[in-house]
Order: sequence, then C-alpha cells, then structure tokens
Amino acid sequence: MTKHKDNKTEEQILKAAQKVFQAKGMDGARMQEIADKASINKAMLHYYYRSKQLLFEAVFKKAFALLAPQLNAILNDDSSLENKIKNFTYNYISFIIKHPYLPNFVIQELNRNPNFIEKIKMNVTFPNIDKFKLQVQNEVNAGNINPISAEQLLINILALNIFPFVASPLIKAFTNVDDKTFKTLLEARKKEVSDFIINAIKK
Amino acid sequence: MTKHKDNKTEEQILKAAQKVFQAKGMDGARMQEIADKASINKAMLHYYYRSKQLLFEAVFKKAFALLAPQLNAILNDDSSLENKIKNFTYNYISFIIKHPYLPNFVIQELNRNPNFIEKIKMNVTFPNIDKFKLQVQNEVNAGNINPISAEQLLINILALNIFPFVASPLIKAFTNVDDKTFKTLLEARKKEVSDFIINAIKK
DNA sequence: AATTTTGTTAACCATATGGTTAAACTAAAA
DNA sequence: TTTTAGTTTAACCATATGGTTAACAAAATT
Repeated sequence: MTKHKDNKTEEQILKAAQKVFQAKGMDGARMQEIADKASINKAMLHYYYRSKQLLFEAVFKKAFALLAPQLNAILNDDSSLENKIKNFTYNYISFIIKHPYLPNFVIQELNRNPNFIEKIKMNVTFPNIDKFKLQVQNEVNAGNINPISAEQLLINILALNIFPFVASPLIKAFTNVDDKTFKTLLEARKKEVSDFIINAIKK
Repeated sequence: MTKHKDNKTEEQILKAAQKVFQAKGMDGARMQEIADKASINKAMLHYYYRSKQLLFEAVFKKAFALLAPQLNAILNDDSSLENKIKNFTYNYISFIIKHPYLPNFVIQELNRNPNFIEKIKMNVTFPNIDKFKLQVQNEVNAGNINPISAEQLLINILALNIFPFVASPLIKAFTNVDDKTFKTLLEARKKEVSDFIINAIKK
C-alpha cells in the first residue's frame, strides 16, 4: 500500500471489491467482475493486492472496522445501562440501514473461516466486554434489573439489532411483507428494540 | 427419482451433499468432494441429480422442511401466547443445538438468491402468520401485553432463538468465551430466552 | 535530456471444475 | 440362457478462473 504513490486506482479496486465480495461472498466473487466494476485490467488487482485472498482480507477488515467501534461504545462508555441500550440500538440500526450488507457479510465469512477472527483481533480495535460485565453485575446486585449474565444480555442486544438484517429474506417471507413495509418495520425498530430490551430486564 | 429402484446410493449422495453444502455453501462446495464423501464416482451425482444446482436444491428443501413445521406450530396452535413462546423457544433451541449448521445454511443461501424462496413456498409447508397476528392483536387489545405488532414480536422471537447459532464465531469472540462455555450459554437460553421475551411484553 | 521507477494492458498459462460419454458390470425379467 | 434395464466407472471435454508475463506508457528522479 505505502509503496504506491497514486491511491486512486487502489481505492477504485477496493470499492468494487467491497460490492462484489459483500454481494457474493469470497467463494462466489470473481476477480474479473471486480476488475470490470472498477473499470481496470484484471492484472491490476494482483498488482495492488497480490491475490484474491489478500484483497478479500482488505475488504473484510474494513467492514469489520466499521462495525466494531460502535459496539465498543456500548461496552465502554460511562452512561447508565438503560441509556447505553437506547443509544446503541438507535445508532446501530440507523447505521446498518445505510449498510445493510455489512452484518451478513461479516457473519458469513466468519463462519466460513472461524479462526479468521484471530487475524482481525490483531489489526482492528476489538470490542472488550469486561467493563460491560461489571456494570451488568452491579445492576443485578443492586436489584435494579432482573438477574441476567452480561453475556446473555449482550447476545440478546446483538440478536435483536442485527438479526433482521441478516435474515431479511426469511423474515419477509414469514411475515408476508413487501420490501417497503419491511423497511418501515426496520425504522420502527430503532425505538422498539430498546423498549423491548429495557422492559425485559427491568423489574 | 422414481425411476431408480434402489435409493441407497441416492441417500448416500444426499447425506454427503448435505454435509458439504452446509459447511461450504453452494459456491464453496465441490462436486468431487461430495462424491468422495459419498464414496462413489462423480458421474453418479449427475446420474441421480442431473446438476449441482438440482442437488443443491434437494439439500436446501430438505433443510428448510426441517425448520418450517416447528415454526408453524407456534403460529397456528391454540395455546396461550405465553405458552407458545415458552414451548417454541425450548423446542427450537433444543432442535438447533442438534443441527447447528441449519439456520446459517438456510439464511445464507436465501441471501445469495432471495427469489429462491418462491420455489420453496411451492414445495414445502410454509409458515403462515395470520392466526398468530390475530392472537397478538387480541392480547394487545385486551390489555394483557404491551402494544407490539405481531411482525415485530415474531422478528424478536426468531432473532433471540436463531441469532446465536448464526453468529457464533462473532459472539464467541465478543464475549470472550470458549466453545464449552458457549455451549453452556446456549443450553441456558432454552429457558432464559422465553423469560426475556415474556418479561418484555407483559405489563 | 536521460534514466529509473511506477502504473497499465493484452496475451497467456496451469489448473480446477461441472458436466458428458461410452463402455463395462449387475441383476432381474423373459 | 438370453435380454434388457438399471447402475457404475474411467476417461474425457469445454470452460472458467486465479494468477503471471512481457511489453509499453507515464511519471518521477537524476
């Protein structure tokens, strides 16, 4: 990367690669399609990124780096649990509505290659649960919320926030709603999800 | 299918195809690997299933047919909402623990080809939300639960039940737990998830 | 202005992959 | 015993695919 003076082409490639990888996954993506979408010769992909694997990793890391810091916020800032959940839910759903491919891409490729997460941990600011854990334990001990482990609560928060984007075709089919209505449902979740969670944990 | 007298080989193939497709997806799967895993010649795959696409569809339909009827139960039986949620959560999570690849496989391949769901609707008993919708509306109108649409409630139920299986590598990394602990967490969810949901909707 | 470095392309290559074919084999029916 | 229909295999085929190379263009450096 640093050896290239002009990063215009490099960015064009990355943008095109993002689209193709996120739509078709590592296995389904074709280098030729990425090159076409970037309006350059296929050899340039290798000139800038060496191999499909490395190009993919660049895309993946960038995607992950978009998702991680927001999660870090909920885990590490100092506001009350209730506030955190409200803010996180609102912001995360707003964000993902703008990048609906992201969660599915990250989850899918992590499933394809689970030990890939180790590589990520080294390159990207990685969320840490410790502080959040203490906070939940304190709230439980103080009797402010129903007993629940921080892990389960975090899983529930992530599930309610992310799942609708990952499983959208399934949900659309089950609930029998069209694309437009589904979007409305997602919009409403910015608020409904935090109400749901807070209701669930409050005594 | 009907023209084949002995379905032993056919089943061997399907079993092997299941493993490979569910582990690697349509794009990542290789016909040769399926043949090897079924201990037969590659030509047999085509003799019995014509093409990779058709073999894949056979596997997918079978997978979907395992997931759908249980969902239908919650949507269409006559017990109380609370009971339904309890039963469904317990049974679904128990079931998926035994088939952890299923949800991810179905969701992933549906994302790859969203209009594939139309084909499924014709071949498999497909869940219908109408009755569940009425039930939720009645409970809300009667003032028994907090206002929520049946669609949002269903999304939440599915999210809390299924997401941990779909996003397991991510969750393991975020919560910093090893495989064994993660299994314990999932076990606990058989009960915790329904408590969480019921708490969230009850006044 | 000459030369070296960086960027870009067309043509090419080796291999993997889904799929086919023709012949051999098996077992049941005639 | 001979047919016949179904089953199985090895060899083969066309194409797609990730990747390379050599020549050339355009900057940058001297």
